Amino acid sequence: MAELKQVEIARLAGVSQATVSRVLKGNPQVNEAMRQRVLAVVQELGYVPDARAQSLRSQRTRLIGLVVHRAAEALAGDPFFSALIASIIEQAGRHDYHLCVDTARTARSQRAVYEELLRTRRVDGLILVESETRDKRIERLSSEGFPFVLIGRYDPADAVCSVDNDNIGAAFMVTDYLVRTGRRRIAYIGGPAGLTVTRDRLQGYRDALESHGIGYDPHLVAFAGFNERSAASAMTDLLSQTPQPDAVLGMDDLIALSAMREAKRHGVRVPDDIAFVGFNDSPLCRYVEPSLTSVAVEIPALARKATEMLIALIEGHEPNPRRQIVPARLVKRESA
Amino acid sequence: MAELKQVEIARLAGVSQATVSRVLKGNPQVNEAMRQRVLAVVQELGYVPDARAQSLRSQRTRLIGLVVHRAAEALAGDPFFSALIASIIEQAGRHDYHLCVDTARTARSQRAVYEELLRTRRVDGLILVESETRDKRIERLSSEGFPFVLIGRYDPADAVCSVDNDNIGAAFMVTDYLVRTGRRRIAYIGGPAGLTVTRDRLQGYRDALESHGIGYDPHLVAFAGFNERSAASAMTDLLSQTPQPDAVLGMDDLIALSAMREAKRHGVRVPDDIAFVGFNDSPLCRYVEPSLTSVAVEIPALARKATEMLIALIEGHEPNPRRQIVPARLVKRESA
DNA sequence: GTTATAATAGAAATCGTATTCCGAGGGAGC
DNA sequence: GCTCCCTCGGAATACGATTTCTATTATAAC
Repeated sequence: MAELKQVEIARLAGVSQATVSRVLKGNPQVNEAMRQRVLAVVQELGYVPDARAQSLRSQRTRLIGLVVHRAAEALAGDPFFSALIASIIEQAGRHDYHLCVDTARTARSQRAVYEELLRTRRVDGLILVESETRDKRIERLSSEGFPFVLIGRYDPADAVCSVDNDNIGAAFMVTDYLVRTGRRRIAYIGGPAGLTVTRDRLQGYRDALESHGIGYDPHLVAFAGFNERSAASAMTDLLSQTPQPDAVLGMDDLIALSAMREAKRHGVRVPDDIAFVGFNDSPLCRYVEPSLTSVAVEIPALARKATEMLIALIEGHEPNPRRQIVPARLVKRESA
Repeated sequence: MAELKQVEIARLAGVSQATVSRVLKGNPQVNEAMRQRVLAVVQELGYVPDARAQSLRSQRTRLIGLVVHRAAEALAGDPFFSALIASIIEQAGRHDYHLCVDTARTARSQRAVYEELLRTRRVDGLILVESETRDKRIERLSSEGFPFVLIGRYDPADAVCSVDNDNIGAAFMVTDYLVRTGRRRIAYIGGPAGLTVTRDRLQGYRDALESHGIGYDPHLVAFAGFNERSAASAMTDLLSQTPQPDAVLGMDDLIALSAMREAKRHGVRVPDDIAFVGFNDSPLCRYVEPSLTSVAVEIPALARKATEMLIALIEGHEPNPRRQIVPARLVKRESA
């Protein structure tokens, strides 16, 4: 057990170390009898090559990086990331890649984390999430030629490899649904205003209103941070308006739920007085009362495509197409 | 940018590569003037050492492994793991370690994953969760002398390094609380029966009943898998008993919530007819109605201690003590 | 002035695997 | 029987940083 490297295997099998390596890498330039002999010894001793040495030699760590821009507390409540992480892991595993997750809350630590992962070559590529309109990370990574895939959107569309939900389309669909079910004063509570996803869903919302000839009222739009209080206080503000909104579209389930809970505290009946809709169709939606109507984003599909694309990039194949859209669907429940 | 290795830095600074390395590693055996000269070049070019080469040379990857025994779907709904993962990442980052997360659902894939992480030396150590009574992983890792820390419990207590909530104590406390608030037929719905945590909480529950002279009724105890349905159907069974239970202690929030929802479907009033209590105090608890009373487990503290302990082990310091207990506290809400 | 001692920097070996380059050997073709 | 070609396996090297060993110089002590 002590010494278990290729050269030991080679010694025991009576061949050179190079041959052991060739056998293990499936190099065809090796005689069948010899291959068997080597494999027998490998099996017997349960030898597995050292990943650290492989990394140095091949210049590949077989590690994919994912950086989440949240503090631990904020991550805990958000089912989106757990699902995303798990799906990426599963998919990466199929190609013998592993996932390295990091968190970075502040802008400074973000820079540091990306810098480190990139420069130290600790990971072979990155999956980016929560993109902003002018995203420094993206410009940086692009100019360095580092392999990465964005889950989200970036202009121009073909500048980077990306996978995205159809955010504009989904927000359009759900807003359209609200209008068709009789709602007229529909509010939108987004996440942080800089995020592309906040803007895209706002866009779909506006487009849908326009398509029905409903004027866009900026007083019905608010932005919340990733904490419960800000969505709740946005809801309080909305309730103080006259007339009150009759529907609220939250940028994600947590925002919608916080808003809905706040509304109920104010004695609002859901969905009679106000309808609520969220995004992500998290398990949460089914536990609350009334259960929350939500736009189901296909997180596993998103993760799968992003991972596939990234691995292709890492291994030198140009992905085609460079941008993929995953459709979303509305899951109707009691709240709208 | 093309060539950015120590030897380049050395050339530009007019020193040997060894000196560059010494400067970067903070080796005191180097003249101040030379140190400055090297640092200037390093700064100027933004050189950072290659983690792959460091890994091979130092036999350390500075990577910690965590394997979650869940499928993606099951992970998504469970706030425990997101919180745990995020907290481990934060703590590891303070020591310049990163986290590599893997999932493995089946026993076979579990074996394969651990085998791979261990044998390939891809990670320097492991954090284990969801331990079972006779856990093969633990025996294996122990006998190989591989650094690992268990979040959970294993007999005998000093056999392995571990961090744990006071599960027995917490279950005792909450059961005691239920009895004191007038409940007499208290049910317990555990997770998978093989898990230590399922058993420990059951133990605390039994101890508390006994301390009040209440007989232990096996019909009031059920075990659920990590999916909503099994907890719900366990609840249905409990409701068919006469007399019905007047309180339910769920082994985690998801189990408690699924059971509570099922009970409400059957027209049970909560907490008047039946009280519900969960474990983990996840964000979920505050969104449901009635809000769920839950035992708050200090996940960040758990993660912090486990990570500290593991890094100590990796770096050759024997942690003392080898077992740490993190207290839990009851968060009272509407459901009990 | 000479030797002992410390301080410092360079040369070289090392970590474990992948791969390039060569030489040896065998078979085919004439 | 000879040449040519092809196959196969071994030796050597590269990957990029760390560390041991060694050589040089400066300094101190006498």
